[in-house]
Amino acid sequence: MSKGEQTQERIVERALQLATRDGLAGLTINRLAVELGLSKSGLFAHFGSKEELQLQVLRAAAQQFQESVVRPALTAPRGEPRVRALLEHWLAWANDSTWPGGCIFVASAVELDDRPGPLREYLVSTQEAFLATLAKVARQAMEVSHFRSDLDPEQFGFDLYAIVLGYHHAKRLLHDVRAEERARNAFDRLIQSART
Amino acid sequence: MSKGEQTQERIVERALQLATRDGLAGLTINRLAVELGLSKSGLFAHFGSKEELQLQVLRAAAQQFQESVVRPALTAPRGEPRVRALLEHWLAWANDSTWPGGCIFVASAVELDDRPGPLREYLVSTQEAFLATLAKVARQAMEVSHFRSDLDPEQFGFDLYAIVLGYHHAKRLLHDVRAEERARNAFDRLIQSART
DNA sequence: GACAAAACCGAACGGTCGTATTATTTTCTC
DNA sequence: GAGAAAATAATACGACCGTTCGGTTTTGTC
Repeated sequence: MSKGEQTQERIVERALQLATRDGLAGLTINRLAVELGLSKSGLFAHFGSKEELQLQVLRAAAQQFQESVVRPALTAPRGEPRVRALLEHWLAWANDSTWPGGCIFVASAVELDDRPGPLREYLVSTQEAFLATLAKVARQAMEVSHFRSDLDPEQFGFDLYAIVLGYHHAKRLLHDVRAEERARNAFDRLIQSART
Repeated sequence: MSKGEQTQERIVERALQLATRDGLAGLTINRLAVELGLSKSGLFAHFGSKEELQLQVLRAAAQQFQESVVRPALTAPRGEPRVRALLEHWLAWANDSTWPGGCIFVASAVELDDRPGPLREYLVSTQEAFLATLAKVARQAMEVSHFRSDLDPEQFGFDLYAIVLGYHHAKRLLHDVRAEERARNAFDRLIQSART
């Protein structure tokens, strides 16, 4: 890996952390450069535009989410255990101290939902793909008869996603110490209603 | 009402609309002034600081939420009908075309969750108060035996809030045309599990 | 209708933003 | 290790930011 690629990776990694706190729009090239001991123009040259930097931040986040949440969960046996593993890794991701400002996707979702453009398009594609994964995992649980055969797997994906959004809200905004407990209760109720 | 108060109200109203799209931080005094046909300094003089303007925006939003969602819902009979009315008005609020960028509270929650200060404090207080209202309405439903006596009303509030967050996400980011259907399904499942 | 108070405006300040240009240093290749 | 290529830096630009200040217009009161 060349020097430039190394630097670029360092920049994106730090930018990702900052973006969880300040949002993608809240990122500023100067602050980022100062934090990393680079010059503003030197950092800028790596991307050519702020939007390209933001896009790479989203890409890096998607990749890390895949590796931290989706892939480990897929090592659990199909069916309910895999669904449960998904929740566990997902909650851990939302709680990961690497992200001082919480989940970048939650932050970006609100930030980008009214701003057409490549950033929004990319974010939407990742979220749709993840929702498809959720539905797929639910469908597998139906196939192994952990879940009832008339379950709507897409609805299950919506329900699960909503729980994590609720968790994020209770934990990060309200600092509710029982947020995780609430999320787990909601999850148990969801699983209960999905069982055969 | 004096001229100044009238103007101030006009400003806050418009600012509230803009803030749903661009966030509280995305508000700019100049853009706001141009839209309203005022001078930047003339508008500024009404508030003395940008933060005070933002605070008044949140205050206005809380008041309107109370009048559009909470108060009408309280006219429904206690118990399940009132819970259902709450959802209806809440969904309508999240969908209200007055807010081009969706619910201001969802937007502010993500924006402020890492920024200590009076804005965050005020938002948290409104959300806690609303969650308390949700729990109270659930408790009433227990008292009239619509809901089981061992229900956890705070958990019910969490669950309901999560559903609306999921709805907001599906609708605004993903443009899922079935978002409302998903939210209603989730709500029905919640009610089902809460019944006696 | 005078006169104080309130409302509003124009201009300017110091800062920060993203970006472009030009130059310098570092890295890589033969 | 020379020389091309890549990486980084210095500087500057125009735009916009929140805020201040001094002056002008409008409003409300006796």
